Amino acid sequence: MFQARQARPPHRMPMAQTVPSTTEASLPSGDAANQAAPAFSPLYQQIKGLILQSLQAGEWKPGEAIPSEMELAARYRVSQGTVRKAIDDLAAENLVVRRQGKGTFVATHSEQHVQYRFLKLMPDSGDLDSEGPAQRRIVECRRVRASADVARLLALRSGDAVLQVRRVLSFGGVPTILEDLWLPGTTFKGLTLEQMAGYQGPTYAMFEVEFGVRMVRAQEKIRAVAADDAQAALLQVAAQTPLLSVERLAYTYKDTPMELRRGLYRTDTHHYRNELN
Amino acid sequence: MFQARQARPPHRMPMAQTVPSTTEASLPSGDAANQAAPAFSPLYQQIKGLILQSLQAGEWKPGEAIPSEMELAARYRVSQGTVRKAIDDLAAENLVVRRQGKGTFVATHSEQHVQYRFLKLMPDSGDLDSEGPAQRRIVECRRVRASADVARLLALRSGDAVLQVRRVLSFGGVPTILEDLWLPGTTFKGLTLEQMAGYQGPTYAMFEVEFGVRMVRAQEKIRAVAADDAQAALLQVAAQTPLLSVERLAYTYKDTPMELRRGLYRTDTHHYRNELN
DNA sequence: CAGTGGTCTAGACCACTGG
DNA sequence: CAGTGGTCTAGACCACTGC
Repeated sequence: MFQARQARPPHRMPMAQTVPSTTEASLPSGDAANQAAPAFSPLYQQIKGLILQSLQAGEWKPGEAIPSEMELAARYRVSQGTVRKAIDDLAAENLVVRRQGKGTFVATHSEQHVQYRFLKLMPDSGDLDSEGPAQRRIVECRRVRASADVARLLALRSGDAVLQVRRVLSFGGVPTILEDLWLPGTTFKGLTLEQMAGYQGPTYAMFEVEFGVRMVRAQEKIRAVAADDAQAALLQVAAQTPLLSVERLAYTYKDTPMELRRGLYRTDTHHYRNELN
Repeated sequence: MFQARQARPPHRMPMAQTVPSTTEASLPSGDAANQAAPAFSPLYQQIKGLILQSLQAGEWKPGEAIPSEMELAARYRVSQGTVRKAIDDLAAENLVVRRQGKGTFVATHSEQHVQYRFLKLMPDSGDLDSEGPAQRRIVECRRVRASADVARLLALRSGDAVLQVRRVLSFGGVPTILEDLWLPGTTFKGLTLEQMAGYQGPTYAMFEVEFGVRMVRAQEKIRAVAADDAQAALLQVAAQTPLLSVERLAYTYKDTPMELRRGLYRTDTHHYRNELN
């Protein structure tokens, strides 16, 4: 049992979170002059940060259950309600999934009822499921040196090793997406074309299993572009066909960028769907 | 969504308090005759529904404060915590805004720190604020009969009166968005070109003030298209330039569609930004 | 049946806002 | 200063899951 916090006095706690050694804390003595440091956060946010650390450290694997609320409350010496609020936050960010009667589970890109969590392309009629799984054709997979642009976005240095993958995704036999992926070479060392092609299920699920990399959020920049000859050939459309250019930067924990992706989407039979709230 | 489990003794409602000030509490007598809605849902969701009704009925106007949590708890005869959870939900859906020390306010498209809540187009460098407000040029504003497509999306009948507005939005003097709007003729009766052009601030804010219509959420379908001659002229680009086609259906309360909008975005200096979680 | 997350309550105190 | 939302606790009970 690892202890990350000391016994909790009934008054506000500063931001310091480690310091496990001492077990007894000051009793509800008069709160001293603690106004000097304005940096403190609610207890439940500190707990959230601690759980986040464990997630990031891989203490619980994707798909596994994390300890129950009661256990976590005991570990952190807080009430169940405080742990609950921390987990509520994590669940709202899709980092964990709550299942009543069963437990709270580390989110995963596998076995998710929505198979492609980050793919917003939908057929104009029906949904993605109606088309069955996408067919993948890996056009190439090679080790290159990061260009200035790629390096900047992936927080690398120009010239660092990067894995570049080009592939075509087809739905119902129709090539629909042409994608280029750039992955940090050190983290994805050993990634092969066969791995990219052979894995059943979402690519991000493969990343979890093979490389321990969990994509947590992403940001997309979307533009309309005209297909050049090479792109048109791969997507089997006429040159100059308008295509959706989707540049995605995907992040793991701690806002670390881990994948750059540039997709070209055909939008004659599909569309990019977005919900605004 | 309001479906609850069955095959269990209907002993919901631990304290049998279903009612605000106006209605009588009916105990589960078992006959479905006077049960319009089953309503087996947690108390806080029922409270949320009641608050939603008041919002929809206009009991509190956009920008105004709703009663404090204590007041609402008293009104609905529940604890403050239950009201809090209901309001948490509403705040998560951007229907209300909480401000510590001040109160909870009905969300509005005016005076929002993000001026254009639904507009995801961003300049490639900087943000929307750096460009100042958009310049609006209303190309036309006329009363037409709804086509089959428009009628279907707006839940009207073909041939119903619809207001159609075409306009061009420019940023820094550069025409960037060409938009067509379709609005139900009955709700927006009296809408004039001058109103569309003259109002300072977001169009949705004008809808709130002038027509009591509050857009709550929206759904967009995005495609890449080529500009035809007329569109190219209005956007001052070459014909066949790839443009982002953004079809938006905006909803008020109760998932009622209230506006259809089709925008053509230039993406040479701007991009559509989307955050994925 | 025990264990889990989900709901609800009551009360305390904290942080922020404004008169 | 009073009033607001925000945090935290403790305990009770409910609904769901699986053994």
